Formats: sequence, structure tokens, C-alpha cells
Amino acid sequence: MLIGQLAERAGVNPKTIRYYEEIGILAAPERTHAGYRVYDESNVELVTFVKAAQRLGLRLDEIKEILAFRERGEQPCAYVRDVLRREVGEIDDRIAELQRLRDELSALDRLADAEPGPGDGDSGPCPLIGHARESPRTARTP
Amino acid sequence: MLIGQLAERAGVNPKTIRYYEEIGILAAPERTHAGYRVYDESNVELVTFVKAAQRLGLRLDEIKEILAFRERGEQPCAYVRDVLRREVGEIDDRIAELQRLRDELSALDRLADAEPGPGDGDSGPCPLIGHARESPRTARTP
DNA sequence: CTTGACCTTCCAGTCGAGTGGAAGGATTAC
DNA sequence: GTAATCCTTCCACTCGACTGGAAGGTCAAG
Repeated sequence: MLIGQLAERAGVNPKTIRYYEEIGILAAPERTHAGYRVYDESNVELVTFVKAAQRLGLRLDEIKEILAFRERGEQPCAYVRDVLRREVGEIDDRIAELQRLRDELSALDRLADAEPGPGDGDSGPCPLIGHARESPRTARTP
Repeated sequence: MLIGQLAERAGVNPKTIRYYEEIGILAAPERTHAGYRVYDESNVELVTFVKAAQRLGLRLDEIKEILAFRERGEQPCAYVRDVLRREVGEIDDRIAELQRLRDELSALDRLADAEPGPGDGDSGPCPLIGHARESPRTARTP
């Protein structure tokens, strides 16, 4: 199959396939006489795998690592588990922070309902955010 | 105070201050005779505020919006609450996904302990990730 | 034989939030 | 007087994962 078919079957852009090849996620495939890339079912499988791994929050360089394990005939699960555990740890922090924020937010929701009116002198632009002053960093879902 | 002091007091790079000015987060300050930017306490407050808002996951353009509310003497809390609620909603999805992943992960941890050994034929590069095939997208904490 | 849908490469741009560095002016300390 | 340190502007680069577009080759259908 050609790049367009692979892309469609895996649900990605053909450009993405070439990009994966460029960064070493996919091996350079056979070409037709005309120079067209030729793929088979295993490539569909592979791209689908990459996308699944991405959904778990893995970066392409990590996925590449994992694929290298396979290359060497090793089970990458230990590595994968490390990566995922790290990820889960990071997310735990974020979850905790968000939980805290959510509690604060609903508390302030009630507060704001009870005590409305304009004015911006005392606690910065928004008292909501003033509460976050000492909290650790929290990043955004991209 | 000059830009270096402000930067240090707010815990950021001087470049960041200039960047904030460039994108309209900070107003252009007074200058000395020599063209140096001059700041006061309120700027420390402001940059600290921006950083706090970022910790809550707000983007700079959202923070700019919030500061514009203040400019107009309005309470931005309604807007802030909308933004935060959206954020919380997004995070909820991510939390749910992660919770699912974590359950899966610990289940597979036990599975992997019970049934070790190499081999890469049956379920893709890693059975851990094979499980994620049908899951919705999950993005990474940056 | 031409049209249109593919394919190729290469170059450049996107988003967000900065950061690095060069070239040059100002101020302070010794 | 001169060296160190700060400041200025401007331009370009970073990260990650693509995506857009131009210029050109190829292939099957009509």
C-alpha cells in the first residue's frame, strides 16, 4: 500500500508518516520503481501503536526507545512501566493541585455569590487568583 | 527599581519582563534619562500575579484578558471562573483517563510479575500499550 | 493526450512562553 | 580612566509534533 492508504488506515496525515520516518520512528520502507513508499499491514499496526502510546502520554522519543527494545527482541514493558509510573506521578501532583483548586473554586463561587460588587483594591486583580499565590506549579493540558 | 530588581523579586528572567511588555501583559513603564525601565512595588505584585495565574493553568492571553477587566474596574471573577471551570473540565477528563490507566497499569504490573519472559509476536511491541488502543486521547503535562 | 489524483523533496511555519546572544549605551566602583 | 555590570534593541532560536505549500514526477482513466 502507498503512503496515502497507510495514513488513512492509521488515521493520520501522510505528512505524519514521512515525519515519523524522518525522526526514526518508522524505518525507511521499500520504494516502487517511481520512488513511492510501499507499506504493508505491519506498518498500519506500527503507526496505530505509536498513536496508542501517544494517547498514554508518551513522547515520540520515548516511543522510539520502546520500538528499539522490540528491535533487540526485548520486552520493553519494564521501561514502559517506568515511563508510565513517572507520568502517573506527575499527573498525581497535577490531580492533587487541581483538586485543591476545585475546592477553592467552589468555595469562592459561594463567596462570590454571597458578596458581589465591583472594586479592585485589596487583593489583586482577582481574589480567586490571589489564593493561588503560594501554590506549586501547575501546567496545562495542551 | 530597574528591570533586574523586578525580575529578581518576582523570580523571573528580565527577558520575561520585556516579553510581557511586548505582548501587552505589562504596560510600558517610565524610563530613566538613559532609557532604563523603572518599576515599583505594584509591578512586583503584578508579575507575581501573572505567575500565580499561570500556576493555575491560565495562558498569558487569558491573563491579559483578566488584567483588562481590572483596567475597566470590573471584577474579572466571572470570567476567571469560566476559564477555570473549563480548565477543570478538561482536567477531569484527563484525571479519569489517568485513573483508568493507573488501574490498568497496576493490573499489568501484577500480570507481568506473574507471567514473565521475552517474546514480541502476539500483541504488538508491548502488551501494556496494546491495552490503550481504543482509549480517547490523553495529552501530557508539559 | 490530457486531466486529476496521487506521489516526491525541500523549505518554512504553527503554537506558547520564553531564552540566547550580539552590538552598543549608561552607571558605578575602584 | 577603565573595568565590570547593568541596561537597551533586535533577531533568531528553543521545544514537540506536526502541517502547509511550492515545484515537479507518475500513474490510471477517459
